[in-house]
Amino acid sequence: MKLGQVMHDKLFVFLEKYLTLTKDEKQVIVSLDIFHSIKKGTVLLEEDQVSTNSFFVLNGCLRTYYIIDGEEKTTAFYTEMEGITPHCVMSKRPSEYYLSAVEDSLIIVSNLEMEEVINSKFPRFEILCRRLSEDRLAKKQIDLDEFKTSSPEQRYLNILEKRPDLIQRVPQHQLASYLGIKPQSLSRLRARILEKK
Amino acid sequence: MKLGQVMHDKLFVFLEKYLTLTKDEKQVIVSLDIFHSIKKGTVLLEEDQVSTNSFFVLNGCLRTYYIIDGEEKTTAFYTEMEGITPHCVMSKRPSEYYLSAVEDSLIIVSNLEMEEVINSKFPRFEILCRRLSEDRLAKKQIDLDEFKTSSPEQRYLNILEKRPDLIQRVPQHQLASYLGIKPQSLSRLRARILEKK
DNA sequence: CTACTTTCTTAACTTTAGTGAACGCTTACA
DNA sequence: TGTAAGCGTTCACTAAAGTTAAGAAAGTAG
Repeated sequence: MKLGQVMHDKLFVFLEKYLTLTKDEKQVIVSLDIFHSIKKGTVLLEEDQVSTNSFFVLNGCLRTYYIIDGEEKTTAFYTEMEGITPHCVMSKRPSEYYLSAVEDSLIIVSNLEMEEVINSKFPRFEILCRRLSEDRLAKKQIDLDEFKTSSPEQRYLNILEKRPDLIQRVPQHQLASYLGIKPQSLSRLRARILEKK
Repeated sequence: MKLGQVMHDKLFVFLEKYLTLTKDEKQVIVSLDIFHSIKKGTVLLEEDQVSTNSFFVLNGCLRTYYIIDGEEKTTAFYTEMEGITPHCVMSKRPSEYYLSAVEDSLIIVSNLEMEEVINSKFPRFEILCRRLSEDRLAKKQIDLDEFKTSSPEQRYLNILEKRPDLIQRVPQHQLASYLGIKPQSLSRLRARILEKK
């Protein structure tokens, strides 16, 4: 489904944080028909699937999760202006995790062939991708560091401060898993925090 | 300190996993004098420092750590053929963590200006950097996922299997911190595992 | 070599997370 | 509309990590 100018603009405001684009370059990107609207619950990537698709969230929320011993383990949420290149795209091996929509979402789906097309018509795209990827890497490292250096309670308080929207829009059991604990522990932890105040 | 052909070769074997290089291109890289030998304990990056240096380990072991409430929190170890671009290089803001040598090490130090030089003489370097960065990002995501989805005991068993060298070459209290627990808990955990067998 | 510091381990006790079960509450759907 | 399934919370109990303290072992400096 093609979407309007608003979505295009939203994308370019984001991309131009990394590299200023000409009208022609923007046209190359728009011409690829990469904008999609998906329903809550849509699975974009399954375990064991080999996909070459990368995703970018314009609106809504996606999550990645593993199924380990029959249990869902949510490892990441992606919301507005965040992108994901699943590990399987790089490794060209079957995916170890799932990617699905927590809410109805507006996303961009690109794949390796499209990137080839863009890179050939628009060589500076390589620079854009490098900067984007380096930026994401640095952020991911910070995420990992924060997780390692804090307790579940601190992690919850951290989310409460930095991504309070998540607590509203995401089911508690997914949030618990994301914090590295069980839903029961999250309930308890929240009660504990309320008590302290 | 300049080092011999062996080190150069080691680097190129690594880089050519991502992009085949010509003799001239290799010469551009070698001419930059980026090889360094450092002593155990050398601090390469300090908290609050703004550095533009990236590092690559040819031999030895580096670690990143935070000091939180006066306590060291080790978040990563980098050994042979692993590279680090500290967050502060990307954000151009003061570093939140330290980087230092766990052992005497042979490393490559590069900075943003050098990358400019290489990129201008050798445009395909941009592609190399992108691939390297995307690959590192995917690995970092897997690291984070593994940490989130496992208990300290599972993490220890995982290290025992995948990076057994770390257990030998790294002090226990740094390893404990890396696993997200206190040194006392690591001692106990190891005793528990031995008992089970 | 000795004195000092750092590292590692053990122990007792406290705090927190995991587990299994039960209870309302909402949602889905037959 | 009634039944079932799923979700969030609470509880009692178990298991594991944090905390504090002490002592043994290893490494370092004078």
